[in-house]
Amino acid sequence: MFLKRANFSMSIVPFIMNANKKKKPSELEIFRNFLKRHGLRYTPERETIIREIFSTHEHFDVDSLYIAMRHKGQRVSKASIYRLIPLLIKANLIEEVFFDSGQMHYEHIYGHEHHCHLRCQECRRIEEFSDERVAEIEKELGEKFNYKILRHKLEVIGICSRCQKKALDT
Amino acid sequence: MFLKRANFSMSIVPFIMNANKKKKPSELEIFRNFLKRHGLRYTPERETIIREIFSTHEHFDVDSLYIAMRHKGQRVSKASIYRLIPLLIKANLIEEVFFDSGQMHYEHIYGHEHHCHLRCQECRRIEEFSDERVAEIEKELGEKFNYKILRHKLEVIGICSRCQKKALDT
DNA sequence: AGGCTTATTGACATTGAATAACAATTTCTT
DNA sequence: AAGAAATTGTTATTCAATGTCAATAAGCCT
Repeated sequence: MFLKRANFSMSIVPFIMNANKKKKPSELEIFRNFLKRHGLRYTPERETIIREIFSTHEHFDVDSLYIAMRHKGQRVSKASIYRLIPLLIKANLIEEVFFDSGQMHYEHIYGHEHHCHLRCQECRRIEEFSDERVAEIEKELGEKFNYKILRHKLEVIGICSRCQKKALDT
Repeated sequence: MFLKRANFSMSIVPFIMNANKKKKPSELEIFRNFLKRHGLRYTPERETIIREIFSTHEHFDVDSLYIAMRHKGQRVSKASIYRLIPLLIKANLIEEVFFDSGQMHYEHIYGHEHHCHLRCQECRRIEEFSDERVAEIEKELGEKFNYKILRHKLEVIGICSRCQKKALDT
């Protein structure tokens, strides 16, 4: 019984779903579209930066992104990165995640489930998590205060197990 | 029955509670104590700044606090404010609440239930709320990732009803 | 109370992220 | 292919936040 159902869902259902869904467009396609809608231009510099950002699913800040690109021999000016970021945010491809050590940190969100961050105050390690309760809270807040909710940021700050142990040693 | 209970809880219980509880110390008392424990000094400048911060239950940033104090004829240098803030944070009297428009914003937390913020992206209006589900999430996270949880920040961002209406007019 | 140690202050200088200005270049439309 | 306008990198600028330092003052000790 269970096997049959599992079998069914693993073979027929995806087929049906695919029949109704278009292929998911890439970040670059999304962004080209965004640029066109806003009368902006697609340039090699922008493409290079976007490819770098989306080559991993890591948090980044402008400076480390710039350094990483230089190490790979890809030369774009920092100004171009700074100028691109607000566009990527407007296009819903990245978002600010937190401000730490004097600079804003971002991550890409397109194609990833929204998640929140648990951060270690000592070593700055980051764990990602998601919890459907936050979405509930969001929804209730929107109704209560008459807001159109756009997004949320939940940061939980603590001390990771390693740093707790370290603290004991000293 | 219900009336009697209500009556009881409104007369005897607070009396008992008061008998076991000391008067809640003021922010200044807390801070003096903190300074003493750390071999630091209590100065008129620090007192002035703290009085200003705790005179209202408002969010603040260094610049507007400085301006407000100057308008009242209280002259302390900005440097002293910047130097005081980390101490107030360590003493658990204030905390960072969000980074916006290029500067960090703080609020005082001593004597206030922890709460989170719903912010309007357009007019920067802020609503405060609290929800016990966040505490639950926190607790579960600590257990799951083996973190000692210190605090959390939940920011919900949206468009308030006024700004939604404004958007329709244009 | 007075003296001594050392934290604190304010003024000024510095850092560093983020933004602005601008001339040269490139994209994209017609 | 040409022209309008956006984009680029360079350079300069802004501004929050921090560091430096000499003068001052808090707080401890006798």
